[in-house]
Amino acid sequence: MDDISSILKERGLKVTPQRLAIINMLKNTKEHPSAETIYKTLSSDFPTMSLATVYKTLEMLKSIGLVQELNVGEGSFRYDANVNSHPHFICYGCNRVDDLDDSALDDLLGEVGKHTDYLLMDQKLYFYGYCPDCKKKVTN
Amino acid sequence: MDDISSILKERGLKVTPQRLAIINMLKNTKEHPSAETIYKTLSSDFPTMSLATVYKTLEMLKSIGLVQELNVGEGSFRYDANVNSHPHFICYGCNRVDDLDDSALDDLLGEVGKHTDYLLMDQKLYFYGYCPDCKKKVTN
DNA sequence: TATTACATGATAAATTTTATTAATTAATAT
DNA sequence: ATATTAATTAATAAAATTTATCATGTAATA
Repeated sequence: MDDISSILKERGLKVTPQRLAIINMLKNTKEHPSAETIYKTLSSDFPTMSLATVYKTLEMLKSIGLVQELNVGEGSFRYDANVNSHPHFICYGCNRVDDLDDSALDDLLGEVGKHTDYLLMDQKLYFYGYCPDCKKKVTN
Repeated sequence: MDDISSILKERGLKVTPQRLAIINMLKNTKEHPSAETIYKTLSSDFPTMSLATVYKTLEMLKSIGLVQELNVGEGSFRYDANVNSHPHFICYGCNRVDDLDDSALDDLLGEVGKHTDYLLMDQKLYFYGYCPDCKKKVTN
């Protein structure tokens, strides 16, 4: 029994192939796919799976803290199995969404919290521009 | 002739009462309203105005850099006539969206840019938690 | 004031997400 | 293994937000 199965069972949630497929896909990609992308990708293995199941599973995974939802300014949400608060980069050229690791941003919440009267609990940081590949095309 | 009228005219865009009302509303509020909120608020002065006009005007204002679009994780966008890159705060309690002024975040783009191979051009920073009002209720 | 091109308003359509419900399936006990 | 039951799925409809269409209206210019 793997990790995800036990987490679901602990909470009285059923372990279904659809659920495992969705969370495993998210864990094995760095592409931050949308519900639609997840649906299309898994439809080869699960040809009868409904898009509603994808949404319901994502909602469930979100509520138990196994995935986070990203909003990069498109018409739809993207999903990330890395639930740590880490910055994302969105490329104007190819629209890819990458993780952006920069330790300078690690304790931003604490730093900002010192100067404000708000109770800060979470942060979402999005950076926009051109990825290394697209940068070449732009600067040429 | 005010500032906005001249900007529109310079670009060959017509100056209409609807357009002025929308941009003026955005300039005079700190509430970061959605298209729907703008529509409802202005419908007392412009009872025949269409929601499509609001969307089209916002799209136009965005394209000429007079407003920026915010994505705080709701189902709809919010709009801000302050186009400087400044962080926003979203309250889990009352869902209000405030500006969060913190000079520590001013040159984040430059700082992060030093450590990466991406060409960074813009940033959107969202902080979540409880506003001073809601904080009282939560901590009691 | 007339002309013309652009903007508006009304509506339909598209897109994304959520709700509904009967049928199916995982988990548990037998 | 099998039956039971409660949750999940799949299909579909519905809701919500945004975009497109097009006839009418209006701002800008002559």
